[in-house]
Amino acid sequence: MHQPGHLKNAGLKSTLPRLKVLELLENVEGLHLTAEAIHRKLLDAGEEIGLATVYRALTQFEAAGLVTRHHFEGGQAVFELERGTHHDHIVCVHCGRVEEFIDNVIEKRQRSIAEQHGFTLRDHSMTLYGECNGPDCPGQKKLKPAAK
Amino acid sequence: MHQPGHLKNAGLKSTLPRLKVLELLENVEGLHLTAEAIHRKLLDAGEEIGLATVYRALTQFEAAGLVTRHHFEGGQAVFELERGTHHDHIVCVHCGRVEEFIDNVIEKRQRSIAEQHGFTLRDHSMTLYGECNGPDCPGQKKLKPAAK
DNA sequence: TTGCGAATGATAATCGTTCTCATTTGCATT
DNA sequence: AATGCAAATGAGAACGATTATCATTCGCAA
Repeated sequence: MHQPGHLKNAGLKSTLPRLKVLELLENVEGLHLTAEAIHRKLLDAGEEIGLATVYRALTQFEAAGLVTRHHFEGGQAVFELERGTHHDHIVCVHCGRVEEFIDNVIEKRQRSIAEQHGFTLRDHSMTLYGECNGPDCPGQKKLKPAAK
Repeated sequence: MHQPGHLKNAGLKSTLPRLKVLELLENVEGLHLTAEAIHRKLLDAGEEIGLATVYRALTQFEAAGLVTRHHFEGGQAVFELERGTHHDHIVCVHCGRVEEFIDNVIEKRQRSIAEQHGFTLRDHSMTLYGECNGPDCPGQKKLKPAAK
């Protein structure tokens, strides 16, 4: 899907570090990683790459539309490979797990809201925070039946 | 509206710095200020207060539900007095102006989306980014005859 | 008024991220 | 394949926002 050529198509020189970062992002499809997590994973995989380079690559990929950067609560930005389809996120406040969704009703309302306020909508971010109730989620330690 | 007693009600000692911060937030109702902006405004008003104290006060107010903290794009968090009514934001990408809105259709959809994903919704953030097209907005430079 | 624990202010520390700069690399051209 | 050079890299310094440290001051109940 993402061939090396994608970098050149995006106007970026095809360098080794950039390829590594892009490759990693492809192999964790669906996950949202921080720059540091990406860096660590690459180091653990035996690659030689500097953190600054990871940040630079991610920033360039973002500018080129190859990846998307999200600022969830908690300071660190997370990155994900852009797959062409816009979506929003729901994040577990306990385990940090992220799921994606799109809702056309909401998308449509957002446009009309912007219009009502005289704004030309350029972008938006919507993130839901909740408890995922998953069996592996630390929030489930106390198996107390959630306040139904 | 917000009497000094509110601090005690919130379980906070009623100290001079905290009162100043709260008072300032009341007097700029509708605005979204950064901690530094609050600090500067208080200094300019002749008050004696440390930046660290402003941060501490805001964090405590947030925990007490008196103020809300938002992380718009751009690094710095902004704070606004909590007025009991939930709302989302639309931010001008040029001038930073913030308007608020609520949309019950969206709110409702969010709850049902969380449910569909097995999440117990705890919170959400939605921010629209656009161009406000206002006469004073630097994004309108095309209307102004070329800058000198 | 006094006493004590909580709050403050100055500043150091931290965290995530960006910048600096000497060195290396990609790649177009010989 | 060798060369040249701008662009990219890595290490670490620098940076901006925020939090922690700690000696001093303050709020407030007795």
